[in-house]
Amino acid sequence: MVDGCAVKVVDADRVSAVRERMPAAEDVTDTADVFGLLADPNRLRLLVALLDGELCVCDLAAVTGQSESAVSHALRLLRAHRIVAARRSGRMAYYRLEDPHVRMLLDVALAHTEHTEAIHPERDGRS
Amino acid sequence: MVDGCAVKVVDADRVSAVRERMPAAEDVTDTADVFGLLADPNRLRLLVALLDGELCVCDLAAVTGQSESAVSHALRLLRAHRIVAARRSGRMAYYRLEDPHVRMLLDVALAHTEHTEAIHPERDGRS
DNA sequence: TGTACATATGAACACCTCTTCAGATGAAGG
DNA sequence: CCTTCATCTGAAGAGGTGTTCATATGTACA
Repeated sequence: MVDGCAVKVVDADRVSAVRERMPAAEDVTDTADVFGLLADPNRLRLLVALLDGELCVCDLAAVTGQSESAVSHALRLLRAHRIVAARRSGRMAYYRLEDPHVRMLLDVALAHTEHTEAIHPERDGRS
Repeated sequence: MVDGCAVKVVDADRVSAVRERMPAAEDVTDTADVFGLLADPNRLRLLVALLDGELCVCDLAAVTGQSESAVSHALRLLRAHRIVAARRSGRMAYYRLEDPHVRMLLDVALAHTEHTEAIHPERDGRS
């Protein structure tokens, strides 16, 4: 709860209040990591495809239009973070969305996809 | 609604069903972009700091422990995507969280920060 | 056992991202 | 005006990320 820097501060009260509410550094980076896993269109498509239930690798590749190698690499990453889990049956591997937290984020994000979304910064973001 | 590839498909019905539900390519990339903006710890800290109300650049730098230049660059990006908006008063610039959609994502993410979170892939993600 | 097939992996490469440094802009105040 | 200060910007470099290609693993089935 010590300070650390605070060279020039305008509203010192707000600053220390916000500092209080700020999650621990580790929590912030973990959350950023999760967002990072959702930040790739191909990975995002994989997860959206898994919202309704498990699918095998080749079907995931077909649905998302990626090479099976790319899908495998992506799933490996997601699996390493326990966002996705695999069930094996013979030579097939069926993947499912395992992390309810991520499912919730996807639901929120997709719900807004239909209505709003999309601001492509043409030049700048001034009013 | 045409096909396109589908070299090897196991469960053709599921595949086409999932294809139906899959959002348009543009929507997917837009959503991925939003997640990408939340995927950087420093940007995430900025946004979390702004959850409670507006702050000026130097206070944001103090709260999040970044250089003012880094903060300015980050805010520029967020501003370009209308996630954040600026109010100017003299030489100061006060930023606020403008996108309710992003606010919702942050709320969901932070709510889970306190309880669960964090899987650091030591080696792999197998069971 | 040997071939076919589904998936997994490693290495390498092109691309993007974030930070820093130096300097520009533009308002306030003497 | 000239300086100071808050913020903004551009260029450049280090590091990270995602794809592909080639190959490995391991299951099934003849």
